[in-house]
Amino acid sequence: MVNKQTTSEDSILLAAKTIFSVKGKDGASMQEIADEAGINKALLHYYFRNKDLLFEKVFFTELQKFSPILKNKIASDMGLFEKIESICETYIQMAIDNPFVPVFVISEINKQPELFIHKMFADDLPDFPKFSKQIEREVELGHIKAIQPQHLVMNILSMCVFPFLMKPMFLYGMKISKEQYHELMLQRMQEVPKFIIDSIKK
Amino acid sequence: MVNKQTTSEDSILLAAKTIFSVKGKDGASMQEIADEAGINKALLHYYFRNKDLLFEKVFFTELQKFSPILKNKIASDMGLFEKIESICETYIQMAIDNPFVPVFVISEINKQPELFIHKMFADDLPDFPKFSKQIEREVELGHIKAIQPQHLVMNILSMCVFPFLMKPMFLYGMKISKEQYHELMLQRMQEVPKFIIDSIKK
DNA sequence: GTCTATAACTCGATAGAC
DNA sequence: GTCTATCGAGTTATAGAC
Repeated sequence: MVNKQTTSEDSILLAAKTIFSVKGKDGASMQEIADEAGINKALLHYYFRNKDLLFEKVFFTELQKFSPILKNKIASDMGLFEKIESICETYIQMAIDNPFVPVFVISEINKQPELFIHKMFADDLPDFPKFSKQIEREVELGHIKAIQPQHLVMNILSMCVFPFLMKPMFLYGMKISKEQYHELMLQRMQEVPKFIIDSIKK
Repeated sequence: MVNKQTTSEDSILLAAKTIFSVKGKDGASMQEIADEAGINKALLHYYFRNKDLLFEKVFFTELQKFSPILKNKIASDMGLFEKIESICETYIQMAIDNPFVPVFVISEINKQPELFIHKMFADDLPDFPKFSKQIEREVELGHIKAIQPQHLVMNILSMCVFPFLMKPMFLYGMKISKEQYHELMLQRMQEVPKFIIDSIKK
């Protein structure tokens, strides 16, 4: 039997995700989360013991869904252009579905790098060296223009993720609505790989 | 007479900049900052009255140095390619000189967007519509490939700033030293505009 | 499992001596 | 200007009834 009702535990996790994503771990209070979840503060401790554990539960379970998908894409045997398209699509779709994750990752990674990386990937890092080798090979074969793999990788990730980090700024600076912004992000699933491939192809 | 000695006020500002940049406003404590500055907690309040004012002092004085420079670049009458080169160089140099600023901006902008933007630019926003018009004109004239200005602007900012946000991740993922990383960032002052121009030129 | 009540604690802020 | 000592608000966390 699957229980379709929302349990207290579920509403806590959802509420915590919402509050943490807006205010960050330090900015959020347990009281707020309890209110948002429509339950009592003491229940938070009953289910998750303390704030740190609640935070980790919410955050890393979300992240660990992504990590294997991405790892597979990066290490796959796809051709370079196809792989770039696939990586961009995955990253952008993830960010659309979980707009809070990028901000989370950036702030946490700059506080406790080793701890964060360890918890996110659980010692199972994406195989960037393999991807780098693939890029170098394409350059040597003369299929694409000369570029250092590090720069290409940075460029790919940057254009996929950064617009989500700067969303409030872009909304304000470009004078567009949230709907128009969302539309732009959908476009970027095609636009970003196109922009990259236009740059490196001969 | 110029006083070459480091005053308490100076050491507080430096310490605050360091601590705030790593832990954020909420994560940092006044005690930590006092310790880092080698002075007493009460002195922080003597000089800056409270935590919010200290934070604003450190952060916005730093930011307001940049804002007019950037504004001028974006609204200038330079040709498009030249302007892109100039914007990238400015952004990347800023980030190299103040590696803590990007992380700051991202976390604060996602907490209190309107307040932040207002304090950063003091109602004197960069003229993005003008820059957008310039891009549209170049497309119409057939000088560059068709691209929406919003995407091009996002791409420029992304590739300049994002690598600084992900520094700890890149260091770990690419297995490089801090010196090598710094070298990569210096390269990007040429590499990023080159990458962009390669993509949009016909 | 869920609640109320409260203990224990952290941290920003102030008072007051020097 | 600088310090020690301490207050008081806000928050995490627990005890204990139901």
